[in-house]
Amino acid sequence: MELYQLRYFLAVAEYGNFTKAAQRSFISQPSLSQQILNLEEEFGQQLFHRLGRKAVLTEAGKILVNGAQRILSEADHTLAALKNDPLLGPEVHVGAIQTVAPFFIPAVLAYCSANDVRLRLHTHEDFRRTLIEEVYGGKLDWALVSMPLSEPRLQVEILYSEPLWLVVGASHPLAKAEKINFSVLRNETFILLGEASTLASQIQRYCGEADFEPRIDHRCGQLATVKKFAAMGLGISVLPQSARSATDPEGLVFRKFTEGSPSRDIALVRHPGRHLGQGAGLFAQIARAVVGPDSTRSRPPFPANPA
Amino acid sequence: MELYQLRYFLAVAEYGNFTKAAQRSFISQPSLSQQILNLEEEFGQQLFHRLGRKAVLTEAGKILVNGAQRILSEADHTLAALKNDPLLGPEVHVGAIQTVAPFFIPAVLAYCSANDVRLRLHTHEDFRRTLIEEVYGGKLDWALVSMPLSEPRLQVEILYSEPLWLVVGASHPLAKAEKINFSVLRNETFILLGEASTLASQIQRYCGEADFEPRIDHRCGQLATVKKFAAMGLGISVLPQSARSATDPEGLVFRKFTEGSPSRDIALVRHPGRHLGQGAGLFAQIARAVVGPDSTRSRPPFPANPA
DNA sequence: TATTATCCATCTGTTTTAGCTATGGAGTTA
DNA sequence: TAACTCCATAGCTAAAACAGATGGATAATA
Repeated sequence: MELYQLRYFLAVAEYGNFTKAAQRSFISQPSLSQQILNLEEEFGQQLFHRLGRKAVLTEAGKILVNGAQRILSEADHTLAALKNDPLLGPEVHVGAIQTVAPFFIPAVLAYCSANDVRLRLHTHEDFRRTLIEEVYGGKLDWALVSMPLSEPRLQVEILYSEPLWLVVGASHPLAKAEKINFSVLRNETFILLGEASTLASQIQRYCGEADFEPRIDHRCGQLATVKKFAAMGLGISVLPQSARSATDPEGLVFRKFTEGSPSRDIALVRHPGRHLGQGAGLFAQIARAVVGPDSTRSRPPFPANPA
Repeated sequence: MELYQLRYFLAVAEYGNFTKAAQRSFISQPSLSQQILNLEEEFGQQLFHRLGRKAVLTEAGKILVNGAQRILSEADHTLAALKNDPLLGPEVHVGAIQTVAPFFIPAVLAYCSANDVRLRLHTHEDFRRTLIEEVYGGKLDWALVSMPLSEPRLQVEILYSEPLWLVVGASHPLAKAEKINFSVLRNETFILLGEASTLASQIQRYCGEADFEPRIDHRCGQLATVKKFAAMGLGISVLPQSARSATDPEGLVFRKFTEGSPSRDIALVRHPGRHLGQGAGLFAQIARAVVGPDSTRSRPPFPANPA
């Protein structure tokens, strides 16, 4: 039983006549007869009474009419869904690390609503390693992660570069220091994200370049906790400029580095084997647009203070 | 899009692997690949992300999974219905003339319940001409009509022959007459069924053979009216012996003809082009059994007095 | 009744296509 | 680097869908 056979069958059932049904099906009458006979042989049931003048459905034929209509109806719906659904809601699955997701994703959504772009955006905030695995596993169209990234099998496009700032409580001496570089952080207590955090690793790398091992007293699971601890004076941290928010706790101070200007690159990553669908392509375009027309892409791409 | 392609597609979706899906589908891997590519070309949509390790559904692929499952599910249900339904309820459409239906059909149903035969019997009581048209039109498996019948294109099997009896009211002279033949009816008033009735025509034929034209004062639409009128003494009638019933009106007398023994043959008629399904075959067997093991089939086949 | 028209099945040849084997490229693992 | 896995491509075979011609049976018409 195949769909084309069911279409032929319904044509005969409709016209009660093999010859006319064949014409309407754009095949010859013998071909249509043969397919009906094939169906009858497969079912072990005669489907039509061949009376002289017309073909009349048998009981089995009546059953098959209902079934065939339902089957073909489902097929039509499915076909329509395949044609229309991607147009109605181009979907994209995007993963982003904790220090990027809360700032970049809202900017993308704002761009969409401002420019009347319809995009069903699914996001997944997680550690870089998990996101990369999901890119390999086919669960994500894009991952927004920090560089450097040594995954030669993946396509990597650096979206922008953002400066890292010192974050301390207002009462901390460094809140008003003139000179800020990594060397002055040598004896400070660090508040960092978890060990899987790429930002934390990067900060430790900067410390290493400044020839010291940071003393890490606090490992936090989320940015808000880092900020709160810093505001309370439990230690210092280093965060991207874009992490600054109007909802930050009272007494939290962001200070630009006066030397060294540490920064990090954020890249858009995809698997080359993954089909670049409409939604995925759209997201990439919007991401580049949100980053700004500035082709150097060397400054914070979205409003540092969204409020 | 064809059903076999959808089966292949679902296999790939299930295993995430073209090679294994091909094995489970009992075809070679290139054949399966080709069919998936055909589907993708037809839809204008990629269905799988071909990542190195595994094949992962695209958004379009996910839509098709749902659709394909529904389509194939409908196909399975339809197939099951075609296999099971005819077994659960073998159906048959039978037409019978007015003088046969009220006696023969109950006998068939009684036989079914007595012998635990499951048969979905649809009956249609109507004039012979209408029944024959419906046999040609494919609406009936069988028609139970009286002979003679000149329809060379139909298959005719004489089921039984039943005597015709004189029917009069108890107060009528003929209720006690010694000699009863058609000649003594010459001056009687006849109560007959409508002009389309074959029994009425047959009675007129018998009258003609006895060399007189019957005086027909009453044309009735149904047997009960004929009996009632006869019981009231409005005239005489001639009915098959099997028409005798326990519920007949008071004072109705059935008299056997002492000469000539008029009778009529009842035949089972079918269209040779009509498929003889399980139900239709069953009905014919039962009809023959009800008529009785008596191969001569020359006597009333079912209880003359069902009560 | 004879004739013509209609309708479906069968026969035969053609074309399409599903399917197979062999192969190669890309990616993955050892 | 080498062995291995996975999918796509190429060339071929075989099955089957399809078309045209024909015939038998039935139905409409003269």
